[in-house]
Amino acid sequence: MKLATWNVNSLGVRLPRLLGWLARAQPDIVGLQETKTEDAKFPRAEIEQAGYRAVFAGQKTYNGVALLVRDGIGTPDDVVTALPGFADEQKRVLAATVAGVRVVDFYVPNGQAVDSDKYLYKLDWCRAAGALLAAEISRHPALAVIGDFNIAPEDRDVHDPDLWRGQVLCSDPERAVFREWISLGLKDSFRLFEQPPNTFSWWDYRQLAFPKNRGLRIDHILVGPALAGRCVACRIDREARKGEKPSDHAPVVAEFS
DNA sequence: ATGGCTGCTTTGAGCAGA
Repeated sequence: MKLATWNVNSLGVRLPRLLGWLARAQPDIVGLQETKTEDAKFPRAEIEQAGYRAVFAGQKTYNGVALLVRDGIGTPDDVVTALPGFADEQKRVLAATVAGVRVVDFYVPNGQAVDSDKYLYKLDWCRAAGALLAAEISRHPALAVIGDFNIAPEDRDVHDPDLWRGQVLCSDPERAVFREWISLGLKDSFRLFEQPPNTFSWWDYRQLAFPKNRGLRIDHILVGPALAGRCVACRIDREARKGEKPSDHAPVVAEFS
């Protein structure tokens, strides 16, 4: 089974690229973030034509998440589209059970800057998200938490750690959140394997950040105990960041036996 | 390669992303 996450930065703009990538990479389950598409305008027909069933929770302009499930894999069940007890207009959560795997797809708030209201919102959101994860893992050992976490967990996930130190995406409270989620019994699937140094999942559109590989690793696939033992690979598909009209994020793909 | 981001919005300057 292949499980993937990709912040597409607008499904409207990225749909052709997404369809091409699905055909090439053949993932079984894909979590998308930043679809920026309200549900009534979700391109369900195109996705189904490509051989995937979709569930989604979107809104106009910002945010929006979706789960794509390849035909024959299973039916998304027990769908959740919000954090319990956390009133929020922003569509950032989509959980579903597929083929015995509980998949939680997050678009964690960006936080903008550590002295901003958006950063406080990010930390509040993460507290509520952590409570959801604690409940989910107690019910589902085969839990996968995937998405754009907007957190670079360690200095080795940052092209220039000194430049980014204490900044949003790298600040100590954000990294503490990541460790708390790990401490629930999750593994960072990317770190289960030897990886090339300076492997990132996001590069700024500006200042030639991608060709210079000035990126961050902020997109993740965390796996519970029942999946960690079956995980045989995790990689970031850098190729998908190349060419015309790329997303600023690359997909992350984990494989399971 | 002497450049300098992209996508969205009550279409156009401003916001947001990270």
